[in-house]
Amino acid sequence: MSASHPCQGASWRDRDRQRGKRHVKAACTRANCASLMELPRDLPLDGGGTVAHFPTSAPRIIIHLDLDAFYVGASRLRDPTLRGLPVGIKQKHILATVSYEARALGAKKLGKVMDSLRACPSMILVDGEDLTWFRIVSRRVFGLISKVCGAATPIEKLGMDELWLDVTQLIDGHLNSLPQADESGKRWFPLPSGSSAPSRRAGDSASCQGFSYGRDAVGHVSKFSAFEASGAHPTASMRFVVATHLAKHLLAMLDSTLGLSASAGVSTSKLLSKIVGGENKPAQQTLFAPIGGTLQQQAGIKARFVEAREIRALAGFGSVVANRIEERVRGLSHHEGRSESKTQLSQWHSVPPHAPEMSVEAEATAQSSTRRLSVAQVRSQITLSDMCKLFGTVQGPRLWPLLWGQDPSPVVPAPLFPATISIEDTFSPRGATQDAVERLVRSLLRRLENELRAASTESDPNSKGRAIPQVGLDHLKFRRVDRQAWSDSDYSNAPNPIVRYYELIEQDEAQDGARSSALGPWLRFPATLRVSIVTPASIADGTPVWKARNSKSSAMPVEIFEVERSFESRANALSKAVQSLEKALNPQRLPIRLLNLAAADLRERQPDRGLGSWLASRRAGKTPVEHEVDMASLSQSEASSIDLDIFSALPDDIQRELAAQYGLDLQQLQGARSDAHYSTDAAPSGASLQYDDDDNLQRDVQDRSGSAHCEVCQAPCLPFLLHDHETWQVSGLPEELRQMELEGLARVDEAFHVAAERKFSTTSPYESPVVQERFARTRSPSRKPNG
DNA sequence: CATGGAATTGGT
DNA sequence: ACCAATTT
Repeated sequence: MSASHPCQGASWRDRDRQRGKRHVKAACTRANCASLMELPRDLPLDGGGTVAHFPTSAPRIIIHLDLDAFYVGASRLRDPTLRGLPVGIKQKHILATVSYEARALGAKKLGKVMDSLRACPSMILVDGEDLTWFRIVSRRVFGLISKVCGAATPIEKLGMDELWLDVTQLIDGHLNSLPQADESGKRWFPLPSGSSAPSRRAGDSASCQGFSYGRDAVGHVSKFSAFEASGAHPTASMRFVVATHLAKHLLAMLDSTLGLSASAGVSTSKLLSKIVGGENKPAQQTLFAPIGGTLQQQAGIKARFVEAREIRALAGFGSVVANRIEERVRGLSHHEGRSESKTQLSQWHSVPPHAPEMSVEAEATAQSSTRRLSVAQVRSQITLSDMCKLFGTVQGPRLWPLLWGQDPSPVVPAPLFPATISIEDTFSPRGATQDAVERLVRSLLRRLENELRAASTESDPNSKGRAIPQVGLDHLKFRRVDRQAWSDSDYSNAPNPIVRYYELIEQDEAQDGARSSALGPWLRFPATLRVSIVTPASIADGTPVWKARNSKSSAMPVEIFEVERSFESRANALSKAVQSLEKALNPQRLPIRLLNLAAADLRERQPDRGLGSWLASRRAGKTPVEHEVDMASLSQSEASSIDLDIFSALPDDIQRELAAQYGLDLQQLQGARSDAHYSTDAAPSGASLQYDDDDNLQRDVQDRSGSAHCEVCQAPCLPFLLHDHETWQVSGLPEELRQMELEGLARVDEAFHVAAERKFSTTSPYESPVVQERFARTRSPSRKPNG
């Protein structure tokens, strides 16, 4: 906020006035600069340069990895029968992601379940609301990559399925070691520690981990790349050639070792590598090497690389930033008197699901010509000081260089543990029941154990990689359950898909023994417990608001760390703490629409107990748990080829099913399996999947599968839409809301109706007349939403 | 446009 | 400590 900030300096104010006149022209090489590129005079450059004093003045080498349709790939790992089929990962009533097979048939990522089903009735829906398995697989991916590249290579994670690597040191270190080419002109790139190539025999250790490469880049090369054209220094080129081979090696490792498909981008920054990696998917890689000529020339190449894309293509430009910019630009060109509010926006759903896919470029062009702005358009109208006005003096200067393809941000190594671990759920207008709270408490505790306690299995003594804790996740077991979305007779015209669930087999009371032996000591101790809730409105102030998120925190009860106690008793301790916070948060007992439980402030040592309980434990002869934890890297079983491991962990009938499907010889596979397990710990990695033989359970599942009834209004409802129905439907208001209504809080009511109407327009074919009638009856008469 | 779970960041 | 805003 100081006056000395760059965006408030005189030079920027000048630019603001005489836009376009004070630019410097980047010098232009014959090969890569068709048009003159104008750059802002003071554009901060993100590094790079010639290799005159390699490697210090050389640009960074950044690889971006992106798992293809990650939830699908992970689901196929746990259930190989999904391979080759159209699959949609369902969260509530949308598809978080869809397999490429389903995309080919018209299913849309982030589309509504019903829309994609119409296009692709054969699609198998997989429940994706429980993220446990995806977290496990994500952790394996990270572990594998960091093992291959060594602990010295910074790796930053973005969500569960993307990561960046700064391989500058890795590659320059290799090139500086003067590797010798063999007779065929190939060189060997030795990887720092043992990579995860399956080592079947004892003794073949680090010596042969690596890959060989020739003098040409592999994979796609972006058409924007100046890699070939601009007379880059040979060594500068070779750095990126090697990087493409490394990226290829990483993709191959993910495929062969984990069975996952991924795509990669190679460039000089996080921004550029992520964008270019998206140019060719799935299972492909693309290079963009803006490395020829001077720094200014390189800046010109980068600027041209991004200029035709829509601004949302830039990592960091999300919906809020993009909208605010577009609004500002529209305001600047004020020849249109049209009010820009979003009245007629909702009719864009008319895109047919079978529309042929446009190329990335074509799509960007088409949209920029209609309603989305291109980077170039924004650049020509928005200055740095504009960005500071719009986004503040922190975000503004950070975002602005991205518009020129400049991104100096470093690859920040992912911490071993996240800063917080939280879970949340949403509830119907009745609010969370006590039972639901208890369940949420238990799933938080379970997650804390899974992710913050060590696995009790031995670590791989040979591993020298980054210390990735082997947490206690791999013993989890799932049971596959198929449900018809509804019974055919009810809606004979609608598609009737299978919804496939993988239920975590409860490891509670009955199996406490098994569980505690599978889990080791705590690796981190969350010292803080935070409870956040959203209630419909606060009554205290005069202007009630629909949404109010509040939170309170307290010390995490230390009882939860006492592993010798039963799960239930620890859960009860946690539950008590949650309830007292909840009580303080919500003294009026308003219905809780959203409940979030978070564990924060993760410490390496167990927090001190309160004096009372400390004395109690002294009396009981116990000492607080303290461990020198051997931070294990990935175990052998984790690193070795897991296809067989996973296969053998499957129940017999699934094995048979798979064998039949792929025409495999079951006997031979099982033989091979015993061979493969000659070596080390026999514990198979990966979760195992079990069919439940219990007929009662199956029948119970069937009973619930056909139809469901709204908890609030009792109307029949499609099971997988039940949540939304209960969340948004407007009949049968719970007492609390009805009371507010009577007290004249009409605006709360109205907000409720507006939201509800939006929802209903999308699901109306399946509403019962009863619901619609009640909907009409309870609608606020004063100010009806237009329609 | 919204969807939904989870994390981080920045501001008070 | 709290909480709103933002991204993905």
